Amino acid sequence: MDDLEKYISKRKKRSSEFAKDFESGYNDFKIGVMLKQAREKAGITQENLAKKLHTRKSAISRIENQSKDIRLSTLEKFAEAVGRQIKVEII
Amino acid sequence: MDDLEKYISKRKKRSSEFAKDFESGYNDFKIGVMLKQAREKAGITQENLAKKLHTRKSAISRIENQSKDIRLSTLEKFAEAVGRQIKVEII
DNA sequence: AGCAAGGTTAACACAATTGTGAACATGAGG
DNA sequence: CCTCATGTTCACAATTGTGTTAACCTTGCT
Repeated sequence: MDDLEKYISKRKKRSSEFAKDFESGYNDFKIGVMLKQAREKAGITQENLAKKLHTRKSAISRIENQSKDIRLSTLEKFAEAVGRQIKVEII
Repeated sequence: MDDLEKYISKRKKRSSEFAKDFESGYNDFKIGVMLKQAREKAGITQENLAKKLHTRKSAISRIENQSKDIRLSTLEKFAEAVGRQIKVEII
């Protein structure tokens, strides 16, 4: 939450699908993509997010890239740290 | 998926909020309530559900009552076994 | 070239969920 | 009363997510 403004503008320049939305039914390993996009949209680095969550950037990268399953609590903490919220439905 | 018909009718007689819906943002330990209601609405016993998921009825009861956290994969398997589907959004 | 920031991956330890079996409680029905 | 079906809770084993550290890669900047 420090030098995020310039980070957003930098990202916007070369990220074509930056305004994408994430409202969809996802499962398993696609969750990581949602979370990564949410983090990038918030303009937060993995390291800053890791500090907010009292963990390390490697854990963030693992969740975003190679995590096939995740706990609901982790999902919620991650979302909250990037200024979002999790919504779970049984449809 | 055997003697469920009579079970449904039995349930309907004394369950007042049987037609309740579950579309809401829930977190942590409220998930168990959603899952329990979804199972009862499907007219499936914990034991039958356990067989579908290759586990035991004690595990089902634990999830529905005293689970404060749960894996996304467990959530999805549970929902699918009661004929529903999980939808996760980042709002 | 060197350096720093951001990100990825691997290995290990730890903590938490989940599997499993047993015991117990309750209500329906014979 | 007894039995069966359903559900709850406990304890322990097993599986798996997460924390942590370290090494490596790329890109941008001086």
